[in-house]
Amino acid sequence: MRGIKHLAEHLGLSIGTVSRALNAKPDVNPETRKRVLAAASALGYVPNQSGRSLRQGATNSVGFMIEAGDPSGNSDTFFMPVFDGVQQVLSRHHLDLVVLPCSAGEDPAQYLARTVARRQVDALILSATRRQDDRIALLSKARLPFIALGRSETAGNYPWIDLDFEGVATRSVARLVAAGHRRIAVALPSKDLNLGFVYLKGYRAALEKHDIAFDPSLVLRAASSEQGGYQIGHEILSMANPPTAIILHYELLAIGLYSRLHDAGLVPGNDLSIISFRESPISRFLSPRLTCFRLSLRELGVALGEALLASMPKYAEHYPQGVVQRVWPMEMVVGESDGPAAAASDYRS
Amino acid sequence: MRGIKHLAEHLGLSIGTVSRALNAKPDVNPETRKRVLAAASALGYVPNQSGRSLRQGATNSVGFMIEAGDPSGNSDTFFMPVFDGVQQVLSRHHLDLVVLPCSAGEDPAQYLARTVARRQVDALILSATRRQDDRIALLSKARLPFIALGRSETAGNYPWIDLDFEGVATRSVARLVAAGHRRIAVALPSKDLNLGFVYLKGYRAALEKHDIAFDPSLVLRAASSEQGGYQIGHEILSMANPPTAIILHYELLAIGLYSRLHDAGLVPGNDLSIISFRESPISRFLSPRLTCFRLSLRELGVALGEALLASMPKYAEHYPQGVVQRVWPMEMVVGESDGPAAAASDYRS
DNA sequence: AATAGCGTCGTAAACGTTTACGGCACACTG
DNA sequence: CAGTGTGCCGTAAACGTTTACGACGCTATT
Repeated sequence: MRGIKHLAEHLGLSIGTVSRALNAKPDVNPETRKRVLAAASALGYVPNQSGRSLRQGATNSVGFMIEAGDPSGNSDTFFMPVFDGVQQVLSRHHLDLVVLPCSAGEDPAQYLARTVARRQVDALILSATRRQDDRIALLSKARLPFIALGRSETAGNYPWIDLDFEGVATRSVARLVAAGHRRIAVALPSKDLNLGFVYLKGYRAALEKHDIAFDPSLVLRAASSEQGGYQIGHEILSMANPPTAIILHYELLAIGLYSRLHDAGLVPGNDLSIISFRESPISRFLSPRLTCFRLSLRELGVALGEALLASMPKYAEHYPQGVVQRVWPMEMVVGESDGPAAAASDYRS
Repeated sequence: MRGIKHLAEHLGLSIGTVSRALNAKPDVNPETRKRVLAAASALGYVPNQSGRSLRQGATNSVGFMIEAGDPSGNSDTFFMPVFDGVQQVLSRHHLDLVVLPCSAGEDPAQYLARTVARRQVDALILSATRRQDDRIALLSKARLPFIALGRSETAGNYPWIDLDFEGVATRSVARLVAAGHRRIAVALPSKDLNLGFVYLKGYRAALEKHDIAFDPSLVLRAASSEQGGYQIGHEILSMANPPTAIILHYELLAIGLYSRLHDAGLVPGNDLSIISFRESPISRFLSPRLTCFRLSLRELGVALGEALLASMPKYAEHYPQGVVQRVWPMEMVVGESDGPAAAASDYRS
């Protein structure tokens, strides 16, 4: 309601001076600045966002795009701590974080194009990166700073931070091989997600290293959900020559898989070894406890925020990191969901 | 980059006419309107949001405030489908949904005050409603339309939609009593949440109806998380006179509780009966399957959206529902996590 | 003493829209 | 033919800011 004009009249100053005082610009007496700040907080004045955005050509806010039907399955407790970390960084520069939820029905690229054209945000964080992701070209063309959570094969020198799915797969397989497993399956998400591609890459590299032939029938595709995990369990149980172990890219898969095994009277870690991404409250309370990988989502958020700022001309000076392209390391958490291969040899019905 | 001015020059029209054409106002030839729309989509023109907001005094967007450390435990598994429903309704009127995540560290009321003062959104949806919630007074005073997901005891005639936690508790208890249970515990979240208060109310009403004395030692408080559920299990196992059944307000509690029972060699539904809110992918894959309550989150989102529009003067004509204050019904889903009381009599260690 | 410099402040334009208002040409009425 | 209405369009103000620029008074310099 009350704008800067009202505040200026109240103080007997011009709006120009008031504006400079509020924005900590030079050319204003420290004494009057104090007065202005005092009056502003007394009258509860807060600058109108539309006004400043229009004038400055910047909204002072960054968007975090998420998808209702996120095919990577990242939904539950994943994003919240990430938001928190991002926000902490952004608040250092009086930037706001707004989350932009793309409906399951809408095309992500189109949704993004709208918000870009409207100039709703100064920068963007992308998630659920596709192997070929139109959004990257879109943002590059629009010269809008952004960072992708998850790299992509789309060309261009853009910043990204990607969880080390390759390393996770490699280390999972290595651990299983060390326990005597030779037939190790892998669960992958929908084909266009880059995550799955990288995960498979790590899986194959590890097999090769240990002189195990790649068997395409051990690559299982399923929805990134409990249902998908159940389905995978079903598939394994019906195989003529089933694997003795499996690696999963998402903890909810483990829930479904545990459930299917339980229905069959089988025990994870004994009849079928399971190593999964990611440690979560759920993984800790599964029994047997899930062997999985840990990362700090909040720290990931902080890194995302800082890398994003580094790519924004206005703030880059404080973040001299250039174009961040970083693989995020993860720590293995050993549970009881994997065990020696010997135990698994005779579970076939 | 290119504004309406550029578009107008390109067409040889004035910006006034172009604006009217784009906004489907009268006083413009249908023929020229066609030309304008064609040129707009050809040049990829999209109105600058800041410009329109400033002029119209409206942002054409509504905010959905969520909390990183939502004490009710609702994470984005819960919210995503709700967002989707809300968005579907809003899109009918060219309104956008932006999610405003409040950091765990920040005071929700203060966070809200900022976004309100800045006029970032035209209306708001509140979640994690407290029993006494300052945000309601704040929004009422600012005359900003809003709706609360979860009612509150704060005075005022504001719209809300609240899940029927009272009915859930009552029906849970009734079912357990019918199965012979007399010592029924209840798990509650942190004290300031209205949810817990309502849940307790339903619990006590049901006890009274069935002539069971209220035992304060059966009211268990815990964090709304797996950890909290585990803690509850621990507490129950150490009680001198433990309950034979418990009702939970959140499915993650069940995960922790299952885990603790399992550690003790006990079986949910046999040694301890459990009825919980809410059906989710997780509840379906717990074994034994969780007896819980179902609701359509997407429909809830639609209802929230429509009720919010009804309280916005600009759109109220299409939604003649007045101030919506509605208890959202839920359907019981019978699993195997509850059973007859007889089985539970002798599990004490 | 004239000039230059500095600190402080006011003035006014600009950002991209929307919209009230007036103007013009034309058709229709009497 | 004068007058009235109607359909279409342009003009310009307004929304709330920020910021380049100039103005003013004072001090220090030459």
